[in-house]
Amino acid sequence: MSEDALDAALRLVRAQTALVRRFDARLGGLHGVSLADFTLLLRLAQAPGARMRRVDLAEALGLTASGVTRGLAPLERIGLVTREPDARDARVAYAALTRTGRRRLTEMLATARETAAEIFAAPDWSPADLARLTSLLTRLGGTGLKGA
Amino acid sequence: MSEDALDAALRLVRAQTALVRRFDARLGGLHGVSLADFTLLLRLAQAPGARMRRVDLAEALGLTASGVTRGLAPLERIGLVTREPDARDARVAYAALTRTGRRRLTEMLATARETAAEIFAAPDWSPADLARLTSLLTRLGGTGLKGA
DNA sequence: GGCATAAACTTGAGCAGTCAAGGAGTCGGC
DNA sequence: GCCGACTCCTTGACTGCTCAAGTTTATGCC
Repeated sequence: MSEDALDAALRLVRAQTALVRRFDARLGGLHGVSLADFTLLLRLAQAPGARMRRVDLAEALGLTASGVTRGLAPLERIGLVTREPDARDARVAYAALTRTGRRRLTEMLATARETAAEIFAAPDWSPADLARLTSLLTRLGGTGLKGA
Repeated sequence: MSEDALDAALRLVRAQTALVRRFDARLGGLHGVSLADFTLLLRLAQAPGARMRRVDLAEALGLTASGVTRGLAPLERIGLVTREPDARDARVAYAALTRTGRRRLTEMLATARETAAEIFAAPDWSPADLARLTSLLTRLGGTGLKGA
């Protein structure tokens, strides 16, 4: 029944806000970044050479190009990311992780993993539950950190 | 492994933004409201007497009190919701669905259900999948439209 | 070469939410 | 009956995104 589908969708939305709040609190408190900042850095780190075109970053994060510009700005200011031009195409400005960016990210990653582990902690969550959730979410078009 | 937990969390966040965009487009196009507006109205409709204290509404929606104030304002302006004082306690201002609000909501509800049905359509999604997803999300603290 | 079209990015305006502070009202202790 | 502490709600300042418009550069066609 479509009522159930709507219920699922609404629950998903609700679950997300709770989850984001939790990550933001942890990451903000310990490292001074938001979850959005963290995911951005993480994507960058996963790219070959730890650099990406802003357009591709937007696509990967599910943001608009302008969202990326705005999100990157403060990270550039605090030196976690730099802007690199493309030799071939003067239109593109790569965003690249700096050495400090990389270092800081590994610290954040530890925090993020802890937080995630707390959220999905036993006994409520078994590894099988987690796998099922991931697989269901993947069908929804979400691209996680392990690829499509 | 905590990497899997983080992956699940990130996928959930990503899935939500896609989902919200889809609902916003449909609801906005047909009824001029956002998904946030719609959920607000829906909660109201489910409350006894189709009215709630703003504080409780905030709690139910996972927002702050000020978020509710701001979200309610435009809905009051367009006459879907009214503000009602409490006879006993002058601090509380109920938000109540108007007659038009109720009528408009049933139209929106149809659209929302359709949209949800499309998102969770067969053959990708079986009713069992949907039930599993809902049950997993519920553990995450999300309160759906069918109660805790 | 020169021009139209398109791509990558930035910028201004606006919207939806947050937090922190404050106004107004209630309630328990005395 | 009054004071202090608490609750409900709103407001101002800010953040993080969106969309629409504009700039700059590349590319294909002739």
